[in-house]
Amino acid sequence: MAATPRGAGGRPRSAQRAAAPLMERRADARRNIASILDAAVLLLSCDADASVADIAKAAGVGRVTLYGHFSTRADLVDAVLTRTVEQADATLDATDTAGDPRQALTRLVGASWQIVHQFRSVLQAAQRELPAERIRAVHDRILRRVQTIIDRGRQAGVFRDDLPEEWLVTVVFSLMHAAAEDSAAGALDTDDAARIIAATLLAALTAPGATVPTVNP
Amino acid sequence: MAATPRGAGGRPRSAQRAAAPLMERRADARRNIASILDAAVLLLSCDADASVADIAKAAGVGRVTLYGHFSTRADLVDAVLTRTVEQADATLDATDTAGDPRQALTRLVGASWQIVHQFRSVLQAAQRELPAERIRAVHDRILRRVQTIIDRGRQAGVFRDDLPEEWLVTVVFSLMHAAAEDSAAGALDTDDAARIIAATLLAALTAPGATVPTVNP
DNA sequence: ACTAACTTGAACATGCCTGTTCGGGTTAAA
DNA sequence: TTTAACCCGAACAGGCATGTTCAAGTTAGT
Repeated sequence: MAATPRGAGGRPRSAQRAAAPLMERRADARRNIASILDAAVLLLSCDADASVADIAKAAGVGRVTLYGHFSTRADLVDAVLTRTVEQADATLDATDTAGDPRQALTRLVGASWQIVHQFRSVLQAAQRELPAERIRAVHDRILRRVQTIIDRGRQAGVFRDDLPEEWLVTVVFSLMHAAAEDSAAGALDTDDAARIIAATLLAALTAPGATVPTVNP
Repeated sequence: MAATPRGAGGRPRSAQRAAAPLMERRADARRNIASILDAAVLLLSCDADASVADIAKAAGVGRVTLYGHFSTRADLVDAVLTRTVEQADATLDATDTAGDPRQALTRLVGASWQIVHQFRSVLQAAQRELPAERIRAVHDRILRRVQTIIDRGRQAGVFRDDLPEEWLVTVVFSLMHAAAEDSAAGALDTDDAARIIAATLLAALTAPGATVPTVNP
């Protein structure tokens, strides 16, 4: 279902699509998809259960058209999530994760913070409407990134080895999201958040008996 | 509205209630309220958006009766939240929070863990259906408990002083909830969770330059 | 026995959201 | 100009949840 978008009239189209010149025939479609996704991100960022009708209206597009591209609400949310995560992943690709694991983590937090903070509510919507396993799968690459750094830190002896690695990863994500909530509620200075998160995480990841490092901006 | 429960027939009753013997006239009502609350906790613990109808059925009570006591769904959720928090508060009252702040925190985490773990989903439901300010108000006493310990720790020089206190409190709650989620998802050993949370928190609350303490069971 | 307090299932009114269908546009390639 | 591919608003169908109302019990005090 998700893979067979159809026009409002209900004509089939995937088969004929093979011809080369047709690929450019209607670039509008892709433009529409883009605006829908944009609008969806925008609305879902404010209200995790904005209706499909609202999203269509905000996208300046008919509800029917929307359903033409995303045959179900879950499809739409999934697409939004995927795009968001992909963007995030691209941003994170530009972040240097080599060198001292502590500094690498600090840099990663700095880069991630903006994203998490911005798309907090989208993630929330996805979490509520998509199967948990799907969320996991989409997050996999980002998750692995954190895991790698933690791993390196453990082997280098600068991160603690006495707790399950999975848990440490959870701690990283959990604090980011908590900060995002607090920031949205006005209880935490948004501009200072990255520093605060990093400082907390570095301490949390330090092994008992070791000395907590200071953060460098 | 919330303060004027009425029978299904719609007869007024609050005024006549003043007479002494009438207080015991119908203890069923209170028994019913109790079963409703019990059932609500039970269902909401599994599914944060169980319907009122489901809850009534699980309580072995007519839907109308339920609406007689809680005139709206929000009312019910609020009552459930209040009762849960009150129970939690009572449990926490029995916990010794004197002495070394680090040990006090460890004990508090141990006592809280069971509660958070058990009522995770209830909290989630409340968070979604009640105004944020109300949640704050209800949580106030528990929150203050944590805050007090952190405060004492800071003054004693064993907890960090370089981050906002509000944030440190957030960290405590955030890690508890994250652990509850992980535990529910099977990614974290429930019996070991309290220790892991405490170990993480102690490290996170340690000041840069200081040495991370080891946990004692 | 009488009655007030309380309970009940059935049924109704509303409202909101999802997903579909219809009939009629628009645009650009052929 | 024809036509395929796409777009639109309006309107319908169905579901599910919240509250309300009704007419008929039940139970415990008096």
